[in-house]
Amino acid sequence: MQRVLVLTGPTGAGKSALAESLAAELPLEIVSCDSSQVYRSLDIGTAKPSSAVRAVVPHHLIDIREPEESYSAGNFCADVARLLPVIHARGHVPVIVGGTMLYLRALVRGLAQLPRATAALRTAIDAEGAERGWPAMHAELRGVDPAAAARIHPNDPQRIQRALEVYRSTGTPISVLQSQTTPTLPYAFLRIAIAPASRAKLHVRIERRFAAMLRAGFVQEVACLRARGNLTARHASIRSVGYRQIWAHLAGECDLDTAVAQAVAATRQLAKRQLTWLRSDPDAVWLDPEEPATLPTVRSQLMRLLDSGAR
RNA sequence: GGCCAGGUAGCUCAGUUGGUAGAGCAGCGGAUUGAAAAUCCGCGUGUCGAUGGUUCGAUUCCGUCCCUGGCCA
Repeated sequence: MQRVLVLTGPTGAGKSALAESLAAELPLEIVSCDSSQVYRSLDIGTAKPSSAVRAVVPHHLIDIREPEESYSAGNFCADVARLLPVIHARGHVPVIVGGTMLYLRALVRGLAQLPRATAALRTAIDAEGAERGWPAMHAELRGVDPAAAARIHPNDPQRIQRALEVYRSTGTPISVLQSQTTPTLPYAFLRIAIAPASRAKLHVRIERRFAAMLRAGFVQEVACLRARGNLTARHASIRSVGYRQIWAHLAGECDLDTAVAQAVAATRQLAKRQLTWLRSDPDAVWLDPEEPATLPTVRSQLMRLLDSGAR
């Protein structure tokens, strides 16, 4: 089974910088694992690699959706399955880089054969939930799929909605379908978690990075997204960390200082959730971005993959 | 200098008719199967500004002092 390197870690840890310096020495192609960088026009706030970098190193799965469209873990797995053989055929080494942990888990453990989301059903269930209340929807779910209802909290509209959506469109409980999950891709993914030794250090990096985004014109970028006129605070793209808070400011809901403080806090919270995912991964190899040994360690891992790929 | 209002969790504040205190936010831990940068769950000991006094007992009442804001000189 072919092995593929994954560079992951919390937001702001320095994954992209590391990937960039590796690409200077090895024939890499980067496959982004990032649910926000898929959107065009979300550049500054997603810390998207610059066009200069992308002109030198091939990057995939960036700028593949309009901000009003949606993307999913299922889309991601299909895209990766399609890309990896192509990259290997070129004699290049694919490296998956990013911190969208659900996408990563879907890659590693596979996804169940579930129907994809349908806008019509979702709007219908949403309206129903708003009217009857989500605890009532949860009770309905308990009637048709007690196993799923036991796992899903009555206050979790997103998961209740998905479970009902799957049941209504297939007639089969989502818990039954999910129990049949097996890995689908014929690759072994070697996960390297890039994270600073202390949380405090990560918080400092996050704060500095957001300040740099503001200097680079982040507020203006969000203003442009608003000016398109076809986006709302409910779109997945606009719900992204930073965009959501600056959007609220531009909509007159709070002053800029408040929005900035909330955006930085939301980024810290995101990083914390990413670390929770990572801790639950028994196979992840942890490296500190500030350790001098980190770059050589990852480089030698990659060389090994290159050799085995070129045999 | 005088008068008034404050000083309680990292922040903003509530409260205790005297029995050592609790919300929101932040923070921390966890869950996570096609929206995941999403969505959700759990976690609250802090010289109640300092110091004397009254009291069985003071964060609460009284005195003095310190700090912050406002008004008056």
